Amino acid sequence: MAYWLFKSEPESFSFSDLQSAPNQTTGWDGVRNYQARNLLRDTIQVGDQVFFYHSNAEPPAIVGIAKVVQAGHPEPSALDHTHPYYDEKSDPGNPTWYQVKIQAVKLVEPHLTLTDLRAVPELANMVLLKKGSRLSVQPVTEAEWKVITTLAKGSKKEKRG
DNA sequence: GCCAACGTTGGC
DNA sequence: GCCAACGTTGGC
Repeated sequence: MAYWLFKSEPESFSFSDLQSAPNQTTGWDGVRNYQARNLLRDTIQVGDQVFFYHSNAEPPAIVGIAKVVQAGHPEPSALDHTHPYYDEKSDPGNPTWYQVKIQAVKLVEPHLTLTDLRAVPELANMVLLKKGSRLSVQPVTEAEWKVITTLAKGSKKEKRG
């Protein structure tokens, strides 16, 4: 099992949008970057876990956890000429764009902001925190996953006490 | 709204 | 195949 971080602008699709979707599940469509596409198509597997990150948000933060419920398959939106994500250059017989399906697992409350994450020495090499990193589907190491989920539990405890 | 960093495009 | 120009991302 592997770990990932998916970025989304909350104005376009937020974690609460995922939670209110049928089965709390959605096809992760609209990815138009080849490096991210390759991960969606070739690498990400059912059962993998995903941090749901809000970019261009105030503040930018990890806001939830999701899991992969269907591995890579051709993205329907790219082949639907009525859809905003339609790509006329993609050949339906050999589609360019792929998606996976994810399902919400739980809210991360309070959110783990970018500032919170930068403050953690163990996360110094995280892809998200690298300067100029724009990849919208990115790998998370097991060590990073553990540190971050522990942070999430810790801050919950603090709030209670 | 600004702008640095990045990915893609297209002329040559 | 190089690289300048352009468009996009995304933090601030």
